[in-house]
Amino acid sequence: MSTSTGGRPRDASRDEAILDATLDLLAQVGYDDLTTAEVARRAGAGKATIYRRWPSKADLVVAAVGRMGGDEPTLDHLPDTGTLRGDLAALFRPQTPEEDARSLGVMRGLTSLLSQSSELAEAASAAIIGPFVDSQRLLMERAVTRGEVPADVDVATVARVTPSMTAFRLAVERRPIDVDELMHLVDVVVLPALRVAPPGP
Amino acid sequence: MSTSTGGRPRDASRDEAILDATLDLLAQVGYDDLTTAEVARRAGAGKATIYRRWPSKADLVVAAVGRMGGDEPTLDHLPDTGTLRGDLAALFRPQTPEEDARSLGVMRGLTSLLSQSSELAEAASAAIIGPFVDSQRLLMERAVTRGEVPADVDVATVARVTPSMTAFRLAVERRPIDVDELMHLVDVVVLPALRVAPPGP
Amino acid sequence: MSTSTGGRPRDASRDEAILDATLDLLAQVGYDDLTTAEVARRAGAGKATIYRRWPSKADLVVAAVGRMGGDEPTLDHLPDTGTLRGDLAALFRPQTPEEDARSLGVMRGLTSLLSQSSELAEAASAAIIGPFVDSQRLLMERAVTRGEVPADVDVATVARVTPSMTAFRLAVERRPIDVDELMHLVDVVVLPALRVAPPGP
Amino acid sequence: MSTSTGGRPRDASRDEAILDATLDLLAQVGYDDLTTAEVARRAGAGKATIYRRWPSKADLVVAAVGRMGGDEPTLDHLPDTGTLRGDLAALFRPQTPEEDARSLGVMRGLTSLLSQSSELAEAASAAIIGPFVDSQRLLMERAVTRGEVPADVDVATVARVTPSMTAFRLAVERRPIDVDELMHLVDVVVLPALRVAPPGP
DNA sequence: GCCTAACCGAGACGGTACGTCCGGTCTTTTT
DNA sequence: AAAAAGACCGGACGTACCGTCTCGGTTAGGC
Repeated sequence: MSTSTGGRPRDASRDEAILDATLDLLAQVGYDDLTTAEVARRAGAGKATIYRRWPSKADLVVAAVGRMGGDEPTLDHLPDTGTLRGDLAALFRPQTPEEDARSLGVMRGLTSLLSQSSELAEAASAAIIGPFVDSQRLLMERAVTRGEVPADVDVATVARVTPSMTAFRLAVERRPIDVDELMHLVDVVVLPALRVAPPGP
Repeated sequence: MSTSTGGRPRDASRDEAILDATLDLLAQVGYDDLTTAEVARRAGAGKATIYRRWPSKADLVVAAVGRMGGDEPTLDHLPDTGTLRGDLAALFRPQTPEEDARSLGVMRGLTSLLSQSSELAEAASAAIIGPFVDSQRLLMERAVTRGEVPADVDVATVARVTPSMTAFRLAVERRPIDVDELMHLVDVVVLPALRVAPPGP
Repeated sequence: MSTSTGGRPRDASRDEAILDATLDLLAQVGYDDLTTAEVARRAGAGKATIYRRWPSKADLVVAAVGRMGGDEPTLDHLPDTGTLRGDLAALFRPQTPEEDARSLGVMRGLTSLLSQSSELAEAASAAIIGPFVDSQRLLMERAVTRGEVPADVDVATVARVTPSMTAFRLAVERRPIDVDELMHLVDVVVLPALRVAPPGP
Repeated sequence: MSTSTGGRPRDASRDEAILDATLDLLAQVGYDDLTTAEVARRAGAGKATIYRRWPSKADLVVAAVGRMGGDEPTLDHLPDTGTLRGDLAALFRPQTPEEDARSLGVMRGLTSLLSQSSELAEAASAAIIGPFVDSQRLLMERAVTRGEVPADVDVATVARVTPSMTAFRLAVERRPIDVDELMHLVDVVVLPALRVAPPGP
């Protein structure tokens, strides 16, 4: 009934080692200069082991990036400062430096991968941008509950504004975006769109 | 003034043929699968002729894409409907279908070019996104002059919202964006950020 | 006496199946295109079962070929026609056609095995050529006993002439050699070297 | 009328460099351990340049070996000592040591190549063994002219005896053969087959 | 009659060479 | 001197195969 019984089972630890090596290398040299041979070397794996699992370099990188996504964000793990602006500022504050550096590097390295196919691109962007959008949406919905934001605002759309512009800046214009710029965007675009009065000067 | 004295002058018609072939191929197969050899074949040119004019494949594609951009936009060539919302709606209306199809294909094909270097990426995005941003900024500044928008709004920042999200959708998520979605964005984000009351339902 | 105490004993029938599969495959595709995986598949065996018995592909093939050799030749099993020439002619007459076809295929397939190492090459050639040389030497020594050949001739050297040329033709030039050619060699080289008068025309 | 006019012509000097590197490497490491990448490195060539000329590693090596053949041997370039035995002894004396070492190394390295196809094997053996056979045949025919050898002997067949056994020893048994052994073969097999009395002890 | 150790088929694993492809340069002949 | 044509170097890709290792399961013997 089962597809196959015998044979040595796949070693799940190889997946991990290979995807980790892929992410590290991607962040360091970018997609084009990432070679499967070097991934194999760093993972202590053979090229065949990689190609047995993923049919191409592009699929490998997508899988590696997809694993980055982490858990679904929940309000319990998000900042709670009392005001939406404060919450967003806390969200934008960089995490541990090394974690942040890798995210940025991966994002930068990812760019040229996106040209390969719609599916891959969608998967990749969902894994990276998705949680960022979701976090903002949760914070904004809580602000609605709190009465800080009117209930008739299309929160889902507004929650996409800063993630999109961040991704665009990083992936397309390739200039990093800092917290001050993000907060400027919040004050000039996001809060007005949500009918929240920005703070006085 | 010129350094060269004799010899056969460059044939300017080759530029056109080469750049046209580059754009067509880019829209068809994307940046990675675009080969200089195929560009040369389609243009009836030699590879050396290409590399004499542009130092690399990336520069060639940037030049081809840059040529698409057209002229610096001015108010004279932009719609004037009396309201900012009407102006933007007219701006978003697609051009001739074939022109539009090529734009989309090129945009999609462009993605992986952006990974090559910051300079090229900036040049490319400027050539494509720049005129779109400038057009919106001009329309918004006219709305300020008209008194439709308060003078203290950061128009330059707001003018980047829809172009960024369009580019992000196209280049990263690879889903085309239609006029209705753009107008929804205008109503939900852009106009509120500009303190313009959106139209009633 | 034996070192091991318990455990399941080796299944001797696996040797046979594996070596048979090896010979068949060798004759069909040659040494280079023979893969241990395919041998295992045909023998219904696992690769580990093969490598538990022979340390390498080369050893496997040598063992398979060595098994072909059959028993040490003795005068009892060799033809006795009364003259050396008649004895050699009988020796050269092909065996059953299918047996002969496999011998030829194996011989052809063996060639590149010989490049692996001196030891293996020597073992392989001994297993194949050895009995052929020994048979001729026995026949020639009997001819000496019979007084047909002078006692001072270096029979051991002369016995190597046709086997060497046969092997050379087959393995190096890769043209099969037929009985007529062999007998021509006997008449022109072997018998004169043994001071035996060749037959009249 | 011609197949093609334009384009950069093949650089004949690359053939030479590649084939030389191939021969050197073949003599040093043998056919199996010869890699096209290393040939390219030593020749200062790209792999594509090699594969543009020869469709596979086997063809490359055959071409390299074929070039070794050198010129058709003539009596003018062969030793003349007055007796056939002396001529053969002079022929067997090694050439310049380095030339000889390479010949031997190539011969050894060639073995496993011969399994690839009949054509290649024939070409290779002809290039290497052919001149050796021809030289002996010429010397033997001169001995016939001189009256040293009867005219009714099949010289062409006898001329193949020592080359075949040399090649067999080298390629199959992989033991080098020295001049003393060759002369023993001459005394025991070749001269008797030619009805020439061997020298007294 | 059960325990144990070595066997068995299946196939994943690390490593390494093959032959293909492409970017950017160089070399011909022709214009 | 610029053009078309295409050969050139370098190096990554994805495939194949060797010899090893790891599964689950079977098959003798020793207790």
